[in-house]
Amino acid sequence: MDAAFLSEDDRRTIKRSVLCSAMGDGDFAELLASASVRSLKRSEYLFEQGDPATNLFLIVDGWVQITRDDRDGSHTLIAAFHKGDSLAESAAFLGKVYPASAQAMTDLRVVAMRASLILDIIERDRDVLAQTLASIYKKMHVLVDEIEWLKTSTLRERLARFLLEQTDGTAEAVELTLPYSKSLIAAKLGTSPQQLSRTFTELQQHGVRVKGAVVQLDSTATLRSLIAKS
Amino acid sequence: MDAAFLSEDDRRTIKRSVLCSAMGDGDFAELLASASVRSLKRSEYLFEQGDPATNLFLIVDGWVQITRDDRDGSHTLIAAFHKGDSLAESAAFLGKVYPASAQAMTDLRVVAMRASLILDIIERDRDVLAQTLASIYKKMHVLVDEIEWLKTSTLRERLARFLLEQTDGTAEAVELTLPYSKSLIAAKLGTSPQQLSRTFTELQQHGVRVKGAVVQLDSTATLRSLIAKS
DNA sequence: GCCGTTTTTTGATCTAGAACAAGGACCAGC
DNA sequence: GCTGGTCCTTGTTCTAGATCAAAAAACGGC
Repeated sequence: MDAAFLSEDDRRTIKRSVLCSAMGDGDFAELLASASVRSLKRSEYLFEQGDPATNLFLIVDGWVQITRDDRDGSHTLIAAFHKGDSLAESAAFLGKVYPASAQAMTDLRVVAMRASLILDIIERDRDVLAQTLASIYKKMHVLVDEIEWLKTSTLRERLARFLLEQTDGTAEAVELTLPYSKSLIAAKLGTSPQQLSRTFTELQQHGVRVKGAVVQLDSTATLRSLIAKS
Repeated sequence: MDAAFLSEDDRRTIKRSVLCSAMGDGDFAELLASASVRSLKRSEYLFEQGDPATNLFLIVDGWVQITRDDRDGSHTLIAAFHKGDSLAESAAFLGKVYPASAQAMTDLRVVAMRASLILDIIERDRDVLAQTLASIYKKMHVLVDEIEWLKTSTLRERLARFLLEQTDGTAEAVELTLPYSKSLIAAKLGTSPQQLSRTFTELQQHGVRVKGAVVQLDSTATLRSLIAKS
């Protein structure tokens, strides 16, 4: 887990996050100055259940899985996060311990920010406070809409959407590497590995070629049209 | 829409809400002192799309539906809220206009709180700020879990849960009146009226008797056992 | 390269719920 | 009381996806 630097693009990702979007440029620079960038190899732990929580994290690139380690030694997958998501907010704001572990599922870059500094910045400017609260609530509504969509969408649609999320949305034909095993993707999409496999086969008709963990999308536009509804 | 007073129980409901749970007793008393209680009859509007948003609302009793009024005159149901939920947070914190309308689906009591006063209270005490942020994030995780549960549960489970939500969770046998039309309940549960009707029939085996909008639950424990999973 | 383990794919069957259709109940106005 | 509208229920058919089972790839260690 070594230090690294931030590209201009990374900064934009961070600035767009819920907690930073309300800050002015000065505040944001101050926050970044004291933040540290961490690079992790796949399967390293970012933090473990029970560690004291002083930092919260923002993912710049890669995937993180959150698991709860039960007393009986089994690990339960709680959630998976990627680029632009933040982690461990409530534990960090309260200064408690992390209630679950976070492990890199891919090579990973995150920014670690001191929760106390974020609180300082928010506290000293009423506009920042108002906008931060507003943007968290907005995020909440977006999340609800999103998951609501999951309820009514078919597996084909969900998979198409998942694949599109892995691209940066510009190119028409893309080759990408799946961020983690197909069984996990199945879990994330709320289905079984079998069903996922069938659905990949089905998507071949729409220009999706799969070879191991490498997926070729011939036409992102076609995929997008599979989703467009609501 | 006339003024009314708050019972001890109402106060508890409010205090447990996300935005108030972090406050000290003094702050909470101050907030309540300036808050107004509004009673609405079924189908009255609490606010309408486009009204300037200075207040946010906390439901003390009853149901509210949020609808977006499209330019073509149609109303789209966005969400439905009940006891303990708060409404219109982001619009109020930003001092914008309400982006949708809120209408009472039942006789309704809400508390209207000035967003600016809430900001004052949060701003002047760092602990309140930290705990408020933490509790909003916690709420977000709960919400996500809940909706995630919806994805994997059957309609029978969802309906059982919905019925239990209408009770106060104490008595074993209850008679309740459905808060709104069955078609709307169907929509809220993510299904069609037909399917809902069948499922009600199916639940007769588990001590649920339906007569119009009146439902008798013979055994809440039985219903609870239908849900218990995960 | 070979072997055991894990992951993925394919096959076949079964079920919840969607979709289409039509009958019945309730209500308001006349 | 009759009549037209709305809401609810019942009947039937059809499909996405779950589930059980097993073959086939991929992977890590030696």
